[in-house]
Amino acid sequence: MHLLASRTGNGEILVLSLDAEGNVAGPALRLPSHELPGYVLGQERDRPRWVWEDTARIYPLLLAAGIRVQRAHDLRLCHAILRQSSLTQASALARAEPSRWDRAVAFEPAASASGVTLFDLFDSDGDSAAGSAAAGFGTQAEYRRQLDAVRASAEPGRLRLLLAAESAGALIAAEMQFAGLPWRTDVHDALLTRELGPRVAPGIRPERLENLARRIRDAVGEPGLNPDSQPDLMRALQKVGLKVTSTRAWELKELTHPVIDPLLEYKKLARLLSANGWYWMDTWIVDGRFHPEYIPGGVVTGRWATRGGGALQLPKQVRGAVVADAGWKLVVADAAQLEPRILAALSADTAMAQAGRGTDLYAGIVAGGVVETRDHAKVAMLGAMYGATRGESGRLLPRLAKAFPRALALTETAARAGERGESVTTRLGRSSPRPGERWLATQAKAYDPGATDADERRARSQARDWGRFTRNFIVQGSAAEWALCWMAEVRRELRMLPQGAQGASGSEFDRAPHLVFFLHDEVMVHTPAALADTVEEIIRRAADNAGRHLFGDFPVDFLLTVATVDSYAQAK
DNA sequence: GAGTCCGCTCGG
DNA sequence: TATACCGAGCGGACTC
Repeated sequence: MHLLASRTGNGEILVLSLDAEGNVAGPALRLPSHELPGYVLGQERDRPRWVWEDTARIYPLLLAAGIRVQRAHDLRLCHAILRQSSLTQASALARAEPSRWDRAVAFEPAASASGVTLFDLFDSDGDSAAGSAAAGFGTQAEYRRQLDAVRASAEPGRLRLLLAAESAGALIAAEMQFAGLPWRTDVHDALLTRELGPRVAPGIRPERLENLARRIRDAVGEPGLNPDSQPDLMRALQKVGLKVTSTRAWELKELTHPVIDPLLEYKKLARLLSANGWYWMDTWIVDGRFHPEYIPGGVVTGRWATRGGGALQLPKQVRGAVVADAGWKLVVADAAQLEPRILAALSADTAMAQAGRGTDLYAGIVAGGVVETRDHAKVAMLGAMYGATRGESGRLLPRLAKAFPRALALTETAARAGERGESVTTRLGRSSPRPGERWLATQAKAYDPGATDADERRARSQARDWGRFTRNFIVQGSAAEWALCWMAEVRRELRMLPQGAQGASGSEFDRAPHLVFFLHDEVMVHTPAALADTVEEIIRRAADNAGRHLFGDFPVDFLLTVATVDSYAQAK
């Protein structure tokens, strides 16, 4: 059963019951918006799939009302996929003129804080006036277009899985933001004080940072130097005879001079203060939880982006502040060498899959005699997936290509397609964007009779850049699909635990295991300690299932590193 | 003063 | 012992 919820012209929510083709299969229901949460809760027993315009706008208000839904279809996210996918290019959806479904939606964060009601967040579209979906841009019309596009595609099964996973991701994103990552400000504050010195007002250097700044100024003989000014620092270093081309830490590390040690230490601590210092803590930690905004589909490849608090870059330095509640545990799992395994499966390279069977894939490559050290195996693999040509990685590539011809052929083919300006497509059907007008113009110019050498060089270099992008796109994008399927399975199974059932007292997030963090190939579940073992099993089973969903019987392992810990710092 | 770009460092 | 892919976000410098 599919229930499509949209806004009517007269202040109500319209709920349509639809069949698998998107046709109306029951009487329409009109509800005042304040009655929607109760209605949704009542319907959840039948596990409907809610069809709505934008999970990120709607779901937070249901969550705030204590309601979780099991399944959804996010029309905005799914439209973006189908619009672009090479598998649906013949569909009416892909051929239509741009409409409101193609607009990037700038949704309001913290809607609940400003008295926004559910009604405001649903789309108003003409579906209510019978037949005036004639405009064709209503939610039901859009849903039917999406179903049609999938049904007529070459790979309906894969696309259905992708759309379901993307939509489940949107639910998870909203739930994780709502629940938050457990964060101990007292631990964080102690850590900052130990590293930087006692807390000071914003704009003032903490004691240890100020001491280091003084040592830097002394060492270069410039009492007024501001070590935060890159140009000034650069000049000062050159004045004392250091031939640097930048002030990056790795370049400074190579040098010997009294200024280097304090400068490297200064950079490390200045970064800690500016990125995750007290100001960050005050801004982002609310009632012991970090609530970053996750943005599913926010990266072209299908990875998630985030906004606020830098959730994609939580430094290892501060992970000690992520601590489970008393009586609870954190189960942290990451997929080991995910992208090479994805590449092996995508290309059906059985030799490469074999190298990772039951073991660290890089170690397996060494064991197979392809290269001498794990580091070499890793550098060579990354080079194959990212398109390295020079250096160590470039030198090792031929050996990799000899051992794993199918895998390397796949990345090469993807790169060549990109160089020609073509798009490439992931396992489940997400396609890369086409290069823009300027790219095409630059290529065209190189073929012009009057083209100069510089024109040709520019065109070649730009083509290779785009080739590296498409080369990486299919691997990174397919890995993102695997991770979405993995996480969706984890969520589904967690909710089937008795403690996950709705209706008991208190918020589900206060009594049952739930996802609290996700980062490309890593998930974290906050769970009552007694259930930690069960959660681990669920996470492992979900990884196996995700592999089967994407790659069927192809014999590739998706190995996990799983740790049940009190603090994130103890994982890995 | 607001907006934008650069350089840098963090994450995968 | 950098290089190649995808990001977020900061402080400073620069532009209008």
